[in-house]
Amino acid sequence: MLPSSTVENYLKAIYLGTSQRPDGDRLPMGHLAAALGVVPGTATTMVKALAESGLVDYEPYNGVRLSAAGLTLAALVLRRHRLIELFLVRVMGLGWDEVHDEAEHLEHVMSDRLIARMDEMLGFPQVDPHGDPIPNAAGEFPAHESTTLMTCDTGTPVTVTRITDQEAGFLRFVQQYGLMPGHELEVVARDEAADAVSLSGPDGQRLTIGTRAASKVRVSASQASSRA
Amino acid sequence: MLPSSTVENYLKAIYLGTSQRPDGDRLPMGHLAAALGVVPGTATTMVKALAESGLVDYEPYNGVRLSAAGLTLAALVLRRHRLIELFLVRVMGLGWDEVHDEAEHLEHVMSDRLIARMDEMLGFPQVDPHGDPIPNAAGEFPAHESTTLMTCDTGTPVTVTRITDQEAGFLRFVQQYGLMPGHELEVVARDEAADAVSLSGPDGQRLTIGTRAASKVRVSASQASSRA
DNA sequence: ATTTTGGTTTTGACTAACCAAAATTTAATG
DNA sequence: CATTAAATTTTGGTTAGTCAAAACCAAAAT
Ligand SMILES: [Mn+2]
Ligand SMILES: [Mn+2]
Ligand SMILES: [Mn+2]
Ligand SMILES: [Mn+2]
Repeated sequence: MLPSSTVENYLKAIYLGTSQRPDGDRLPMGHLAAALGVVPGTATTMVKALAESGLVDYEPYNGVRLSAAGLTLAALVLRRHRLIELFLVRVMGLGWDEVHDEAEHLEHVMSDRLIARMDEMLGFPQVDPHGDPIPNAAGEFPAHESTTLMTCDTGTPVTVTRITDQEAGFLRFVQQYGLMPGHELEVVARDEAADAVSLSGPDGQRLTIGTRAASKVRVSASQASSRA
Repeated sequence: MLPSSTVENYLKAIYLGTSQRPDGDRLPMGHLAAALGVVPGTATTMVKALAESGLVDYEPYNGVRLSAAGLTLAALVLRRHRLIELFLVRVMGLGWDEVHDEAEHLEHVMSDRLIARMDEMLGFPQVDPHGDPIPNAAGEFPAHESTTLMTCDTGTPVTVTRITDQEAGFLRFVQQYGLMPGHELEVVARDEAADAVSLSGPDGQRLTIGTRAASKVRVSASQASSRA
């Protein structure tokens, strides 16, 4: 039988949780529970059930990670989520800061037909409004490598590829200062002590943000396109 | 707290069930249960809970009908359902025979914002693809009076306003023979014994259908528009 | 090597929604 | 009026998902 929305939410949270920690590392129950807004005991019980059905690899007191089957399912949920977000922005004209919550619900009820139609209408896009990659219909993730404003080279132009925090307030901040995907900028300096990163936009505009925020902005080396 | 999708489905089924039976009459539990695909005992238990929260008026062994509060909620679900159907047909290009099932799920998870946006994109429509009237955002039904092919005058032109059966096979039949909302036709004769109704389209084409089918096609007197 | 501590697992209990089958009521039939 | 039939309600039991709080484990700190 097909997975409930609860199961889908768990798998997605496990994927997102494990992806932002040292490779191969399992996600602790506490983190998973917090991400899902349930108490730890609930997460433990649920994860044991998921392990029983072969969707996750669970080691008591150590954490959980997705099995191959679980990863495919998570990818398909993420695919739906991200296509929906893009559809809401591009076709329905919603703001990129308000589509995440809508997609959180819609992702569980859209039929394959509908998702395929949206994909088609959008021209088979590779990324969603936040730059998050869209898995294909087979549940495979596209290759994607990039660094953050914390780790990229300083003094060389980079292009924003992705914002890894869906919180509306942060997204509005990003939009206001022109740090959205596609925009070009440069890291001028990083100040360990001040916990800050200084940036300059293509128009020479200066901006200093905290390291917490900086690590949520992913970038890649700009193509030597315009300035030959 | 906001109603679960189960509650929304019950209210909608009670509305639709009572609407197609003698006025003021309550809907028997058996009918409700059948419409929802549950056993009668389940419907009884649920309806008692709904009565407890003031959404329905329930009389044991006699049936159930909506309270004013329940009617408003049902109308809002119907509004979402019908706007979604129209959106799927007009914006996403799905067939009118495949949108009902999609809407059945989507109606429970679309936010007011999204519904309002769809309403706007569609130009604040009055009816859905099947001619079913769309309640307003306050949960009020628009006035609508019409008869069916079983009860309308014979020998005078009528316009199809509504198809009151969402079943895909029937909708395709209707489409194939040009009986969709907006089309003009005329009842030539009704044959009690043969259980049949003869129609002629505007192009003079003849067609005979059963009374069961005929009563699912609602019509109203054609405006004396074209042929002055 | 103990003790503390923070995270994890268990236990017991709850709610929403459902079914199967027994008990009951109403309505129809003889 | 008594009997049967049909529909409805009750009763007892299930599953998914959750929380509160007690019990437990493992790693760190004394
Ligand atoms: Mn979700
Ligand atoms: Mn996104
Ligand atoms: Mn529904
Ligand atoms: Mn409809």
